[in-house]
Amino acid sequence: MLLTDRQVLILQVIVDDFIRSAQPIGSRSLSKKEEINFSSATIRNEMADLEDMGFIEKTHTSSGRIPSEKGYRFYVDHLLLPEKLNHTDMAAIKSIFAERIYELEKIVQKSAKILSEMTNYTSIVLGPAVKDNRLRKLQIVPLNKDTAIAIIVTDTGHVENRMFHFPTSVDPSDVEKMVNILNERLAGVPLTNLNSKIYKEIAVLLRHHISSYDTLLNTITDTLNMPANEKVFFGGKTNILSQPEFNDVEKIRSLMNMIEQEDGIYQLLRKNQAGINIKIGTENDNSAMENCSLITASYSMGQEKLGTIAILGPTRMEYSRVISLLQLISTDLSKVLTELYQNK
Amino acid sequence: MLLTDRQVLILQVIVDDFIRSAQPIGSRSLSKKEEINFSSATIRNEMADLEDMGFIEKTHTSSGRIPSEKGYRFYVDHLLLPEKLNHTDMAAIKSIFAERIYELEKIVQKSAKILSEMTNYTSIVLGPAVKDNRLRKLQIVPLNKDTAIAIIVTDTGHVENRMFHFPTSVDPSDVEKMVNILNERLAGVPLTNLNSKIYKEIAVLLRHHISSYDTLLNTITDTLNMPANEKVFFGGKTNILSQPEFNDVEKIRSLMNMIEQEDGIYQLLRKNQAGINIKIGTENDNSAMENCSLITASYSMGQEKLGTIAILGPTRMEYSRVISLLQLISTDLSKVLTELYQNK
DNA sequence: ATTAGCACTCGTTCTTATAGAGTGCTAACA
DNA sequence: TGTTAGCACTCTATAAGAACGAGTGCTAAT
Repeated sequence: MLLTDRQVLILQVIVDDFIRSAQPIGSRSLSKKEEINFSSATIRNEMADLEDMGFIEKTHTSSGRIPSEKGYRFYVDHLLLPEKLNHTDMAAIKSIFAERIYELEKIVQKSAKILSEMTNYTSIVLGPAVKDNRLRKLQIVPLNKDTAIAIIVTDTGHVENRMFHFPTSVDPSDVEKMVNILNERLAGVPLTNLNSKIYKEIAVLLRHHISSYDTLLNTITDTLNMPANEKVFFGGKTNILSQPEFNDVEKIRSLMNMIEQEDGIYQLLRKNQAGINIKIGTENDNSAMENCSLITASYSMGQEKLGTIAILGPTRMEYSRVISLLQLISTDLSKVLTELYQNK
Repeated sequence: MLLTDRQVLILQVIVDDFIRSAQPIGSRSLSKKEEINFSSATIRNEMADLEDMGFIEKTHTSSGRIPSEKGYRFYVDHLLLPEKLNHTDMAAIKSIFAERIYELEKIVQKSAKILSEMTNYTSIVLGPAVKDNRLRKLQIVPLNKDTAIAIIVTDTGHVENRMFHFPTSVDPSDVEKMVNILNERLAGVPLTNLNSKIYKEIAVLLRHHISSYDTLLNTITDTLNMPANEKVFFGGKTNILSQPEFNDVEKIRSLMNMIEQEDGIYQLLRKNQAGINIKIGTENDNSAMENCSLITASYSMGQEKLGTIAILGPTRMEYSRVISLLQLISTDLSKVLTELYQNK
């Protein structure tokens, strides 16, 4: 059941060629390739075997072969040689970090944009998970007598804000006192732990100092309870539409629909491990992704995994190139983020 | 050159029918309509005249007629009776404002979502122009020894933030002093005027109080110089793809491309007057919009125009319904926003 | 084990035929 | 003079058939 060297060679050439041309490959055109020194008849026999084993398939009875998902999987697992990136590519990636950008989100967004331009596929980036950030500062800015804005600044410079109403009975100076106490006690605490920490350790303290602390505290903890899912950024959303496999209106509709529905994308991306992940076609468990592959890479700050950067392309995508790009970009990104936020 | 009553009637029935069916309408099927009491031959004569005048056209020599842009224009200008919205629609719109949402942007986003769901077209909302807001509070939160975040809160509760670096030579207490002075002097000033006001009136004052005020001031004014274009929100981006006129991959591509490129959309929307605007097909001056109409309505806070809410659909869209919806939603939106932010 | 040869299959493209929807024009009618 | 019935004509959509070519699977020879 193992593939012979010759079968592997044929499979490799088929996948490589199909990735380039998007056309089924026949035995005759295969036999003309440089790498291949045996006749088309031999190739036909080998192809029949490869097809029996499920690595390639026909589009109709007398057509040439195209790789199956299993074929791509084998290709990705065993035949992939990391592509040497050329100077233009390297330069493009370096350019992401050339400008001095300080906001984490902006860097991440720019990465997505450049990546999509370089590959002509669609790039997706899962922004840093805010909930793991630590509180730097909480501020309350009153807007009018019963409305105020709570602003949270995290250690990575992320700013979240939410408007809230409070009972007019609350004394403004109480609010100020409360914010001061909270800031003293909560600086450096991860956002996810804020509320539990408030109730466990600080509620008692507050009760001593503040008269109507009950309603106020409830309002504020409600407010702090932010959804704070990772944000999803896209680059080149429509790029994938120019791939020849998407010349069918129905396919475009279902894919675009999925892309627009951020939740689906989020589910698709979040379950990936650290490092490079490759999901081919139905491996994505999503009917709209049947003809698509998703390659993801994680980026991190120091030891901590921050987010995911991904390329969405047709199953017939340039795996080698995309993987090299993602690898480079994710390590660079991690390096820059670590320098920028970690050691200061 | 004026249309006779009968020609108007025929034009109206053609447009109404085509909006429903998306099929060319022939003289015979027209003659069967209730409203129409003359023979198909008569109708053919009238249609020939309407075509000569440019109100309707044929898709090929022996096809039925469809409205031309001029036909739609006449329909919109003279034949449109405002549609009575039914209870379901009214309820859906009211539901936008049912929940207590406080953030302006959220309300606006929810409007876009509901609107697209009700119409099955794509909705676009131009968010409130931040640059016209007035400064409520400026805050600087230091992140580490040479990085800080400037946070601006406006009177409508909008929060803008930007990270910046400053020379390590700057004294932290100077920063604080400066922020205090700026807050005292700049509260209530429209964001667009911040910088000029700083240089005209406050620079002198600052020089007296702060040692290295030069670099610091430059950094801060740079930071305040935010782009602050109106934000663009979408609802149902892919809805329009399910319209039968978009069964062509090339059309989908060009339209999706335009939608993704926020700048184009922004240009399309911003030039509209207050009130309801209707742009049909090529009136939009955009090749991707050839088969689309754009209906916009402005919303405001008190007397001040804040933003635009729009529906993008095929030229064959339900003008009457969409206009009624937009009118209702924009007045409701204006009312709520005015109540929420103006008189407090 | 490999390969040349050949019959066969199927998609693509082009042509031809047919049905149907709709038009424009003419002539008759009220 | 405005309206209508009738008819020839046009064009699309659809189906069916023919020719072509790319490719296969199988057999027999090397």
